[in-house]
Amino acid sequence: MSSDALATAAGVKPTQLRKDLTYFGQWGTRGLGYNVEGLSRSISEVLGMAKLQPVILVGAGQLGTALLRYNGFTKEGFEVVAAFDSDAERKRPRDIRVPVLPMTQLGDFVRERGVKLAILTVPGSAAQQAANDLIQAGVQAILNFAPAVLHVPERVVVNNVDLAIQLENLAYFVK
Amino acid sequence: MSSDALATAAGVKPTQLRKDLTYFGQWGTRGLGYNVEGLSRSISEVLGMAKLQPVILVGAGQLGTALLRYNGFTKEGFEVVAAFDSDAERKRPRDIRVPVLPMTQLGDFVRERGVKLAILTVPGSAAQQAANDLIQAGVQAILNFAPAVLHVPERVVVNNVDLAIQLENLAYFVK
DNA sequence: ATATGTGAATAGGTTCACAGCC
DNA sequence: GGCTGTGAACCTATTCACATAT
Repeated sequence: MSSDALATAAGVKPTQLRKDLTYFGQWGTRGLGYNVEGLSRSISEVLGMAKLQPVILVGAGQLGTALLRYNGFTKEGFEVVAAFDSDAERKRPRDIRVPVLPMTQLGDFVRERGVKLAILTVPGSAAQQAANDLIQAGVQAILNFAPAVLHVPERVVVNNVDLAIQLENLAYFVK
Repeated sequence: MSSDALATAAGVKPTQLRKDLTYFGQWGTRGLGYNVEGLSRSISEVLGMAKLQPVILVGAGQLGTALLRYNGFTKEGFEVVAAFDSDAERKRPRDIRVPVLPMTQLGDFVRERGVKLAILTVPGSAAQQAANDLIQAGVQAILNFAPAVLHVPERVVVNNVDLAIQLENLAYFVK
């Protein structure tokens, strides 16, 4: 398949796609294009997704439980292995399979299972403290849904997903 | 308050904050800093958030209903006024106040209420069709949670929030 | 003939350094 | 003296143009 076809599918320009791919190697054949199967496998490896990544979720409130139900992650090589909440006993929908544990168990769990990724869905006011706990335990990357700026050491990576900001961004463009 | 203090709170550098603000005007006082209240109001106006924006949600599945419960939007000047689903009658948690209507009513609703913003939480396979319906009805901006590349006319703005991609992004950085 | 890989050109965004105002 | 506003310098990312490989 040509970079042109792949780019159309991905919603980018062909040159962009080629340039990006070459940062990690040469996976195409000149005059022919890319072998989709091989390319797909190579990308998975580069992205560190070859093996199933265990993920924990902190903050099993509205948004948190919604994400626990959502299984779009599994398909992409992630498995939410446990959730943590300051009120682990609160009644929650029974169709949630992931165990909800008290925050006190977070440290041991992360260390024992070697968890490196965490999803943070606590209220903004609790976010920094929760992040500290996660980092202390050894988590290396946080997907933060809380509306708060997290201050973390250099080695820890944070990705912010603020839904309100996303809407504000759009609101600016509508007339 | 100084740009330095504001920048620390926002997690950016002071010069960045000042440069960004001046794209829309001069809101500070040299030697003094910014008036927080006035600045806040000005930004709201520039972003088009001065008045409550009605928003609709399309796709009341797991993620969709979770977002309906989430009220982080209201606080930022948005109100989800209705949800639409191909199966509007399906049983849903009763604590959801927003009416869930059938897709057939989407066009009329959008036109009557003058809705400009939509949140799209349908499965990837249904996303393009749903987007077409929205645009047809007059929606100008879409916050897309579906894992799909939407093809839309120039005048329509799309913001993609792909949770799996966010995690992949982080996975690349953990070792 | 066709499509990749890539140096060069261009565009876009961030940081610096300091003039201007309080 | 203190802090904003901003042109210039710098850095990063995208696009172009074409040499290179099948």
